[in-house]
Amino acid sequence: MSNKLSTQHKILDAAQSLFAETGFNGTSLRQITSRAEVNLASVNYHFGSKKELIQAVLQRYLVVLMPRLDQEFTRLLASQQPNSLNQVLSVFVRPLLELNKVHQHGTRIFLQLLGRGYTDVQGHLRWFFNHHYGRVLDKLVLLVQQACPDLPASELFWRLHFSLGTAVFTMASSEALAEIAEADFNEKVDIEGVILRLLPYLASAIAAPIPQVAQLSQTTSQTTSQTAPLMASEGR
Amino acid sequence: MSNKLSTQHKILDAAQSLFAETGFNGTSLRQITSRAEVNLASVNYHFGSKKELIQAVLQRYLVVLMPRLDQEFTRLLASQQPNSLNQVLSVFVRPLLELNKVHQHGTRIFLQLLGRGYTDVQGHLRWFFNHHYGRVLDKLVLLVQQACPDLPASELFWRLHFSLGTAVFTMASSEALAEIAEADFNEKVDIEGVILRLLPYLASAIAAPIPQVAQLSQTTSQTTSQTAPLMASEGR
DNA sequence: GTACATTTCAAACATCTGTTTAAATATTGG
DNA sequence: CCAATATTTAAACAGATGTTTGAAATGTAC
Repeated sequence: MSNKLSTQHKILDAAQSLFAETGFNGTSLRQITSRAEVNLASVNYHFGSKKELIQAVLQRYLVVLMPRLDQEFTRLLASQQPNSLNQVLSVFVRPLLELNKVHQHGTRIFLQLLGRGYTDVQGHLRWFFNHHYGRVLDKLVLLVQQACPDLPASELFWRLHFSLGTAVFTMASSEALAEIAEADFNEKVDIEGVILRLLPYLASAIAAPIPQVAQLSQTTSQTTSQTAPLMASEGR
Repeated sequence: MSNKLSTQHKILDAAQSLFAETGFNGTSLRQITSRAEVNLASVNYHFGSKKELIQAVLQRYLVVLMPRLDQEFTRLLASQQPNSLNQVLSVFVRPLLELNKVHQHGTRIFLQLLGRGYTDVQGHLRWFFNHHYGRVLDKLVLLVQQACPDLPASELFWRLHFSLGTAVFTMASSEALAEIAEADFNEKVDIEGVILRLLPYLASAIAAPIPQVAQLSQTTSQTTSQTAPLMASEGR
């Protein structure tokens, strides 16, 4: 076992923080290889292309997180009585925090990367994620549906996406927010603190009372598919 | 009064949709001038630089929206009894929808641009916004504080930022979401529909019950500044 | 209509992008 | 040790980026 890091590892480490800081499009291969102290061509040699490097950076965390989440979801689904929304959302905490074992600040970095992946719309990331982990998310939808039986499917769809947006956006700017919070409130908040503040917020949001539709909403809501996928699949 | 559009106007129109679709970094001046059917150099001639073009695109909406919001906030602050959270959030609806008078699909485009501005972290945009419109946001903080008197200042800070994240992120991907919603639920949703779905979600989220701090949260919360600014100012 | 200012235009600028090449170097297995 | 494979390296590639230039074209005022 060698003590010094492999070139692949050095590239991944340099890439993940740069991607988290300035986005995928905003980070050049030369910045990455410069910080990693490796040759420029080694990225294409080891990963093929920048696109595949991005996926590799995310995979390092996803292969740890997603089976862990899947296991938790399956456990909850197996329980007799339906779970509360708080119970469902709480299962995210441990798996997310365990990403700190993958890498220092792994949780924060991963969530930042997730945010970047959502906004630096690279079609390939959407496809990549949905292809590999779409099934896991379906279980989450089912669990939330059981926790909120009165919530129409379409309303649940929107609220889950609102929540995803909240989480992802918050994490993407968590560093800046934590700094402001510390300056303004003498309150030191780490990534765990942010997650713990986020959960009750999201639980209350998802379970919000349904507004009376006195609006112009054309009531053609057929509610055809009771469990539509959370993400639409797009062409490869 | 000339019927045909000025070069400036054509550039702004082309730029805003491209910026909304592919972000500020993801859009080149050549794409913009090509769609606007003007010469490449005219951007630098009329706006100075790409950076200033971005600010000009946003300004077109901000100069309409922010005074309008400021007026609403001031009106609510002047009322005798404290306003409910729903009342406070509701004042966003009209001013936002009136951006459709500035330009076709103005509301959607502006909110998308706002989302882009938050993630394509160019420091100049944060400074630009805070410098011009920081005062208006302070009033919003005050109103929410009055509506939720039991909410600690630091908790309110976080929840307002969560909410900003939700709104901004949702709008940034509102097109994709609306497409999925239509495909999965036969439900046609425009930007107004999204906003109307967002409000009860946010209201319930911000007013979420405060979790019992059985956590490791060091209870050093001094709550020094009762009305800290929502955004930290950074160097120019 | 001539003088002046404003605006447009094609071309070039220097710099950066991801990727490829082919030679040099390390590493490995027999 | 030697041959074969794996990796690293410097250099060049073709294309895209924002910006600048100086000459044309257009508009405006006297």
